[in-house]
Amino acid sequence: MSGDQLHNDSQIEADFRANDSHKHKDKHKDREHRHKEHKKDKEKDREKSKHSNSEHKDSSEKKHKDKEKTKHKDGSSEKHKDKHKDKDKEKRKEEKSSSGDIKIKKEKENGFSSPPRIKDEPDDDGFYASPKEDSKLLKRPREDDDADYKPKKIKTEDIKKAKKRKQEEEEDSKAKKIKSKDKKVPEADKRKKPKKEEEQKWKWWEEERYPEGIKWKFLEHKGPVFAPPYEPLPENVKFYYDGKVMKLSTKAEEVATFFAKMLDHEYTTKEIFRKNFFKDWRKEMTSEEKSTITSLSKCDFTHMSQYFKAQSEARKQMSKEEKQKIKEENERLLKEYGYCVMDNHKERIANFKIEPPGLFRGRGNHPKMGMLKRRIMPEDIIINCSKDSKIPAPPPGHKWKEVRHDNKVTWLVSWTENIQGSIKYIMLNPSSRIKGEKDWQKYETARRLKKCVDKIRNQYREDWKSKEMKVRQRAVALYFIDKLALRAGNEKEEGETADTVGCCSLRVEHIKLHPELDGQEYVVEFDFLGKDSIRYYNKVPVEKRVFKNLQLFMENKQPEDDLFDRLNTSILNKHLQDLMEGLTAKVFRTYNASITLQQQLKELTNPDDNIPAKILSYNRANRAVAILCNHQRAPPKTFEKSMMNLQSKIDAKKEQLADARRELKSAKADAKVRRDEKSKKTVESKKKAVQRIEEQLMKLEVQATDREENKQIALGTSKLNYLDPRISVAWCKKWGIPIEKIYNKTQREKFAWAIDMAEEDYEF
DNA sequence: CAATCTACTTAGAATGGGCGTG
DNA sequence: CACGCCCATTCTAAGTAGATTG
Repeated sequence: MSGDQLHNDSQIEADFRANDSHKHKDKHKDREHRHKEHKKDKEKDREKSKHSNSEHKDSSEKKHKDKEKTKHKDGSSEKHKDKHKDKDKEKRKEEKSSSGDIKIKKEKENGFSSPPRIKDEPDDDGFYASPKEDSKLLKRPREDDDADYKPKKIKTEDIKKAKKRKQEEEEDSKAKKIKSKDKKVPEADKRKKPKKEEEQKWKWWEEERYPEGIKWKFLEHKGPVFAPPYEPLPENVKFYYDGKVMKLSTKAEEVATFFAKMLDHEYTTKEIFRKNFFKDWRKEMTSEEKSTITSLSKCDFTHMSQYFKAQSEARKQMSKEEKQKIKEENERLLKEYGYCVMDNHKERIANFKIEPPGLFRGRGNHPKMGMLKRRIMPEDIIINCSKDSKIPAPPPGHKWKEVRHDNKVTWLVSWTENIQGSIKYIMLNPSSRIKGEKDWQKYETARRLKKCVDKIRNQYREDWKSKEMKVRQRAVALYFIDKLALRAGNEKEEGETADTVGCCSLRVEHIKLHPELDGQEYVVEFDFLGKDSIRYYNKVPVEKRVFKNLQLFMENKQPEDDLFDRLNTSILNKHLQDLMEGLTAKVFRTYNASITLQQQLKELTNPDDNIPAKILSYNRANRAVAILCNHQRAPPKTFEKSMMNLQSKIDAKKEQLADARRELKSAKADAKVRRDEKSKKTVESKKKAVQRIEEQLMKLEVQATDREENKQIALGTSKLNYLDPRISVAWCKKWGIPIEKIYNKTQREKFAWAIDMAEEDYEF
């Protein structure tokens, strides 16, 4: 069998190469002997320090901390405030000119800090509360309600006006104080588990923002949940080496199970994966095991694999009660560890579970795939929380690596991962204030770009003519980022990650120039692997100057040389910062995505369409963005089949329609002859039936179209990260589409701010 | 200025649970 | 009333960007 496996290896490799990434595959070989000799030593050093980390880390971390402290003392927060004010003024000016509306300024009452008191956020019940909670209807009463204990400045006027004002505020980076409106009486003290009461959701977007840099005032949480300990296999599950049963030590067995669990995954056939796995596995073996097990291909994990399959099968077959029990246990865990208290509010944590040990699964052609991701212990964990909070207790017999109190960051827990040596964090859910504010801000930055994008475009057109090479390269790169929504393209450490690129890191080999192609002039053909090793392939006609510049940049270069050799993301972003405050390369992606959605919605929505057809239009607009951003997915494994199923449903429906029409016809004929009430009624009901079936058919057909068009395109990423949700909300309001048709529960939670504040006339 | 470190957003795949259906 | 399918959720890798260091 070992021979077979090897054979398969090479075959699969070869297929892979032929299929999608052609030349990319060989890149590593080529690149290794690329003018990087000098780099190598450094890399080695880096490697060393990375792996011997802890002492180094400790000292540097301390330094870091000390610095923070002094910074804090020397009144840098004051500085922040001032800066903030300035920004504020500017913004207000901008707004005035753009929207002639009267501004009603709300003074802040008492700064941003409310007394230390927990308003309970809706937990379980609240979280799953019906969507009507989001609706505007509740709005006014809430505002009124809180009047008695929370000062607010809005006079009760018509809701619409209030809304308008809110929109202005939102643009104002410093929102004025409107206090949230809880129906109930405030609780006087901090409490772990606030009573559940009939509750409104906290509208953080109506509150004052913290000065830049400060992320919270109070933070308390229970720490992370660790991966369950390893449970050794039952005696009867065997591992075979070279055809003979072999009992493995617990540690070696655990790592072996990681591999066994992935046995039918393509990964385990890849040479790099196998090599890395075997190397790391051997580190976990006893010396006898090490001397016996010398070749991975002689290892037989199939019995183990079968065992795990049987286990997961058994899990599916479990009785309702057992499943219920597991569910309840999960809920308990979520309730206890899934929330924290940040500044008087209970907020959901995104990933409170520590990543369990396993084999590293990199994307694409990752040089580290198959390496062992080690088990994270409390001793690896840094806890971040308030000084005056109840500090989470480490598991019995353990201690934390460190507990710190840094309110300039948003994370609750961090640890250093052993594959890349990077830091992982536990942070809050997207529905939290801290994430939501940032998200909102992101779209506001993109909207500011909208105001000056013409100027910037003219500027880079000018720069194509610059005497300075650096400026020309910058201008061409920016043109690509703007026109094609490319990512910035930071440099990456060679050999540490898959070989992927973005705009600034494009190499000569990634583009082809065609002075003429298919009747178009000056066509650039892009072909490279981007983030997550997703292929970007596109043929784009460009302006002549761009084309000439590209020719110039490529002169006397090897295929593996950088296209923009005088440019990197840092240079580019510095330039962008000069053009507009807060502008970076990624803002263009956000801007172009959102503006495209808005345009497409305008273009594609047909007022006469029914709801499903309008939603198809929405999805098409969304799709245009996903295509722009190159958000792809592997066509679902069951795609063809599910398409066939749908088609047969459509056929059946068509037949049903034909039948119904026949029946209607005969009923009509019948009615003509008989001329009585009863037969007339029959005609009516048959008519209705036909109509109903027509509608159903139409719905199915729309669904089929949508699905077909979506085969390889992922809409989720753009919807979640690039499209200003207020555009979608406004569209829904304008056309009377229930928001639930566009956003699921999670998305509605994430975009609660937008759902609450956007009116149908919202303009991105 | 380059290398390194840190914090945060963005990303597709895997998983799991609920729901419609035959 | 099991079954398969589909979508939401979970998971964690892979980016961006800015700060820090040397």
